[in-house]
Amino acid sequence: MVRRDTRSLILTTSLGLFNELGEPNVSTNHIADAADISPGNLYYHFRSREDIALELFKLFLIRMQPLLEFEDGNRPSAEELWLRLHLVFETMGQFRFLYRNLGDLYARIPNLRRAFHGLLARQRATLTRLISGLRRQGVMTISDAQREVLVDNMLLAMTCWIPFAQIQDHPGLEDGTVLSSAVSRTLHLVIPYLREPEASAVGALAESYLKKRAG
Amino acid sequence: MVRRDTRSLILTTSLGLFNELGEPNVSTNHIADAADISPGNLYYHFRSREDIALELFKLFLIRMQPLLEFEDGNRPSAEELWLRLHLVFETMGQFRFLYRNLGDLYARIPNLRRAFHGLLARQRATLTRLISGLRRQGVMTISDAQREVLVDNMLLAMTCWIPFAQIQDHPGLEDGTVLSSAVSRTLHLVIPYLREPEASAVGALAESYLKKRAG
DNA sequence: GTCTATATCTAGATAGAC
DNA sequence: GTCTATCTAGATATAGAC
Repeated sequence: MVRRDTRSLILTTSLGLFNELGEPNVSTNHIADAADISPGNLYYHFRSREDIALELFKLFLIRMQPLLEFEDGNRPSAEELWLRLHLVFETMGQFRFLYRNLGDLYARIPNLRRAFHGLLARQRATLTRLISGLRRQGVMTISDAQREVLVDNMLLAMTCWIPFAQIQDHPGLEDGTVLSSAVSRTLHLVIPYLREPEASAVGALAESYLKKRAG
Repeated sequence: MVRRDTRSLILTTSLGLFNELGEPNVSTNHIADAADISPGNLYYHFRSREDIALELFKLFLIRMQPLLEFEDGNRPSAEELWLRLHLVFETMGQFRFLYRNLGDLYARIPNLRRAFHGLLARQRATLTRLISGLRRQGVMTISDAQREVLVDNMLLAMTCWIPFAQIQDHPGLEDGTVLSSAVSRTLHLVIPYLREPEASAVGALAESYLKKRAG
């Protein structure tokens, strides 16, 4: 999203302001001001503020798409799992305005709601396939019912880590440890169901990851 | 919160609208209209809309307070744990506007943010004491580091189940199963660290609870 | 305590000149 | 494509009569 044309400029400026202040607290005048263009010009490029939010969501989807794909056959290592999760969380952080207001943003903009709903469904499917795969390979001991709840809890941890962090005095997410602990927290949901030595491996990975980031 | 005076009427009306539509989407005119009073009258009783939100939070705290206390000595049964959690979630549901907008509501109203922050700290302390107690009694096998992460994940599940449910097409929480599955989800976080027969007991409890609610 | 009337402000959005 | 000017709607909040 380099500044090629005015349209891109509006998008990047909006993303920055939305992330920083929350989408509902950013007016079109505010965006135009920050982008050094006139309000009228903004409305030449976008029908409404919702339109901007929708366009940003499309960009978010494009970045997330490849992170949700994986071949069913191969057996991911602990490191690969961690890396994937880290990239997912990082991308979410870059578009964190989408996660700040889970309750209201999607009540206000039905199109955005539908799109987000679809993303959630894809994430759930990916997680379910991942867990099932690990179980099939004998790395994991878990019943079908337990798997449902585990996936649910992972999805919750992935969807809500941003507001959860903001509430606890990490408003900006500038600190890398916030992201680290969110990833670690999510990994820890899986550990109890892993067989040894995988359980210890993932546990050690999460721990070293936290330390490296903190130091 | 019976309708005694106009002040209470404003509070109950506001709570209903805030829960239904989200606090940022409800204007003072809207409240006055729904309460069948004039906008001027509303401002006679409250300085601002934020003032109303703060007052509602106080009422919420009064209901939550007793649910966060427990004697350190006694050993809670699985049923007691479940009941307590259920009551906590039910109370949150009654004031769910406080949880819809975790990101923005507390960025906009600093006083509310501080108050909510305090509540979270108390909840964290209570959970930590609970887990430590269970470990001391030999019911639970868990390291200090694991306990930290577990408490973190439980707090996340308790704080974010409402927006998480709303996103998945449960906008109103009218359906009791939403609350049930949130409670069950949270309980399942604890199960892997419980000794037998407690683990199976809590697992069976969660399952039967879900079924009873669904049927 | 309660109402009506109103002041003030800001936001979203459009029209028309350049 | 971009700007200036402007319209409209809705929100917070206050003043003053009853």
